[in-house]
Order: sequence, then C-alpha cells, then structure tokens
Amino acid sequence: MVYFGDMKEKSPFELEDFMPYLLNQAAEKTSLEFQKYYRLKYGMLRTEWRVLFHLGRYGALTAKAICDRAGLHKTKVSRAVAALETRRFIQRNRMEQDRRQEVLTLTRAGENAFDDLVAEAARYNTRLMQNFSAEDAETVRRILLQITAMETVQP
Amino acid sequence: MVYFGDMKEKSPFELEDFMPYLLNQAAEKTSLEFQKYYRLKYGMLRTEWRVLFHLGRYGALTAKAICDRAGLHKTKVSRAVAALETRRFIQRNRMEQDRRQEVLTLTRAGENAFDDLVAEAARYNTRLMQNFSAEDAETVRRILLQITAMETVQP
DNA sequence: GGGTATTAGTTGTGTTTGTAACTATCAATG
DNA sequence: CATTGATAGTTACAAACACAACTAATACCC
Repeated sequence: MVYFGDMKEKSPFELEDFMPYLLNQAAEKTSLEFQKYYRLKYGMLRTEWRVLFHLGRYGALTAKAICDRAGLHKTKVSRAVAALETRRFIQRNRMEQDRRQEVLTLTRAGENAFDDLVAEAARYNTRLMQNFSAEDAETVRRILLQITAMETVQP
Repeated sequence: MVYFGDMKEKSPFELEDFMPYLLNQAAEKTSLEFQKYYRLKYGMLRTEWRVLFHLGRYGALTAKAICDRAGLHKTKVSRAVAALETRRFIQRNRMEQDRRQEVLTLTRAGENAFDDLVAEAARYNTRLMQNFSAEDAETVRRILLQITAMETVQP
C-alpha cells in the first residue's frame, strides 16, 4: 500500500468550485462581448445602456426610480443621465409638484437606440443560450435570480 | 373583440431574460460580499486576492504564468504583485537562466493569509450553495464554465 | 556577432468608479 | 412660519482600471 503522507490533503478547493469566481468569469465575458453593441455603435457605457433600457422598457421615470429598479447608485445614474442627455438620447423635465425630481424620457433618437439595442440583446441572448437545453437555461436563470435576491449570506 | 393596436407587442424582452444582466447582478453581489474577507482583514484588492490564491494553490509561479492561468492582464498582475510584496505576502526572485522573469512565492504571512482566505471562501461557497440542490448546483457550475470557455458568440 | 524581433515586466495617462460632501427642495413639528 | 430633518440629484476627490508606451533581457537569423 502506498503512503500518501506528502500530499496536501487540506485544499481540494479549486477556483472552479468558487461560485463568485465562476460568476465573474462568465459575467465579464458576456458583458465584454455585448459591450460592442452599445459602446461602438452609440458610445455608451454599461450604466448608460442600463438607464436607457429602463426608460425604454418602463416609460418615463425619475432618476431615483431608476436607482431603485436597477439597483444602481445615484451618482452612477446621475452621470449616466448627464451623458445620455448630452448625446440627445433623453430629455429631462422638472416636476412642478416637487421640483427636486425630474422626469426622464427618451427622445426619438433614444427610442431608436433602445429598439436597436433591445433587438441586439435578444439576438445575443438567443445565440448564447442556444447551446443549452431549455431546462438548463431555466435552472440557471432561476438560481441567478435567487442568488441576486438573497439577503446577505451571513458570516 | 378588443383591438390591441396600441400595445407594444414587439418587446416582451425583460432584463431578467438577459443573461449578461443576470450574470452581472449575481456576480457583483457575491463579489461584494466576499470582498470583506480579503479587503477588511488583509487590505487586498480582488486582483491581489486572485494572485495570492494562484500562488497558494499552485505553488511558485512567474507573473506571466499567473496572467495565463488567471486570465488577467499583465499590468494588473504587475501592480498586484507590487502591492503584495509591499505588504510582505510574497517574495520575488529573479531567475538566473532568464533574468527577465521572476519567480513569485508566498512568504509565511502570505501562506497564512491564503489558508485563512481559502477557508473563508469554502465556507462562503457552502453557505451560498446550500440553498440549492446538488443537481442544480452542478448544472449552474457546468453552464458557467461552458459560457466562460465559449469562443466569441458570433455576431 | 550584430541587427531585429519577442518576451517579461513596469510605468504613464486618461477614463471610470466609489464615497463623501454638497445644493436645493420639500416635509414635519413646535 | 421657523427650525429641523429628510430627499433628489450633483460635484469633488481619491482609488481603480484599461490601454499604450516604455525598459530590459533574450531569441532569432542573416
């Protein structure tokens, strides 16, 4: 019988068993790939694309509403809104009943960009997921949503 | 019969159907949560933790080898190595047969940090994944690896 | 062996992010 | 109404990142 005394028994822990790592690798890959649509074609950053998406998908919103829905910090949204306005993708209108808030709406150019990018997103998603069975896709979707919605994984 | 002419039929596309979005949300959540272990306790950044991990898990490596294995850019690794050396977690030794390269090894402090962080990583992972069945966990793992390894999702 | 190309690693620069502090407006309470 | 506190959004500053240019050492090859 062979003696395995020299083997490191303690750490069979591989990076590929570590979910944050796996998630990051996959997220980074797909994000970088999809970037080229909104970045090259419209000069947007990821946050800008997400803000645009929320406005296109859910109609006029305030910055705060976008923060809440999208889980983005207000400074990120503020900068994205400023950039999108500069490029004439959105329009701001102060509310009269509460002049702290402003309602954001897509311009015609913004709607066009939205339509285009949503179509690209759907196509990208289809191409990405066609490699997997419908059951597997649904399992992944469900678990990712669940992880995202989990309250803190307690120490 | 009601006329639905005004409905936007074209875009039943939700963010929650968009895999890059789902991946990013889950990745960001878990990364931020796990950050506190290496960040608060050892003052490391994510790249530093990953460099430390590779050295602890796979033994002495050059910076280039870490780049290749971890899929990190050399400038990131260079700065992580500098930071880890400053905090005395690693040691550098120029190779005699090729004086461009330097072999990186963990110091005692580096090994201690590695052992601690790997244990925390394993515990975090267990707590995260205990909410799912073994089959689901395996499905997710497999698909995330597959996505990461995919060549470009062609336009 | 001398010029050219590669390779390992570093540094510099502009861009993006995170955090905190700030302004302006509104709400609540005395 | 005046003061205090909360809220929507912006700005300022430092940390982090990406990408290109750089240094130093080695390989190639005529």
